[in-house]
Amino acid sequence: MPAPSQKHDVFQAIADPTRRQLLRLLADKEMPVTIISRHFPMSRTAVSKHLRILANAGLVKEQKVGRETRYRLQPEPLIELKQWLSFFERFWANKLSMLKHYVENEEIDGLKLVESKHEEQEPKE
Amino acid sequence: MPAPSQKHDVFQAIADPTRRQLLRLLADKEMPVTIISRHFPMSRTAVSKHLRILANAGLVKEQKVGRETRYRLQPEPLIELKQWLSFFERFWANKLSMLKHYVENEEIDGLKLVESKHEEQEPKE
DNA sequence: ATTATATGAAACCAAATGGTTTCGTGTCAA
DNA sequence: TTGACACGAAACCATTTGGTTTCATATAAT
Repeated sequence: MPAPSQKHDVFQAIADPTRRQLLRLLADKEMPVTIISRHFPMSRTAVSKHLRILANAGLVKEQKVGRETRYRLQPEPLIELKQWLSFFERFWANKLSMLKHYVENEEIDGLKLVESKHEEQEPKE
Repeated sequence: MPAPSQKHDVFQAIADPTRRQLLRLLADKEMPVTIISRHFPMSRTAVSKHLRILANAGLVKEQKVGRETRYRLQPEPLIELKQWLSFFERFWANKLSMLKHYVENEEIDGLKLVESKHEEQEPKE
């Protein structure tokens, strides 16, 4: 059993906005540290530390190639997040109030909502 | 427009394990601070501060009733998390490796996996 | 062989975080 | 009215966090 020595948990790893941006950046391309750090307003070393935290959480995989270390997304640990979320879905599943958010944000899970005919309405009390 | 003064964002709010436990606890029942704090190995004041952070993130609603303040889950901001996650789903959607996690964790999104007949198989290379 | 590049490690620092104890105040009960 | 209860605010503290700069080392290029 591998047991990836997860010193940092996923929840903490994604708490930082820089790290979330890193995950997006490394989602489809593999990149070396120097190139990565060009996308951020901080030192290479700082970015490197963020990458280490992501790696500890298993969210990113590093591969040494010559003198550079390339990083890429490893999305598997996000499953834990999804599972955690799924617990709460039963609490909003029937809530009209969520609709508001759907509308405000226009898109959810890649699906865009379109105008409906207000078939469901608040009773007029 | 209400604009809930979100000083703390959702990602940071759920980063702490105590706060995640709080959300679960307050998911179905509304509870006053003192009762809530009995579930945690720390002072009432500490729990109170966690509740404030959750409230600032909009994840919990407080209602004053007499001398007590009752808290309850407000799941709406979790939408943001779900949306964030949805971005990454396209990166694991086709990955066999996720299957491993499904099996290991037995359950995903409230659906339990059952034995299949291995209709899909890895080609034998 | 020498120089330039890519990187991590280390030492350091300010600010945020997660906790404590103490105190003041509003509310309920006798 | 006098207490007991529920709570938040404040002051305080240790540790963690997110950043810096400097230095050492491995690899690549000339």
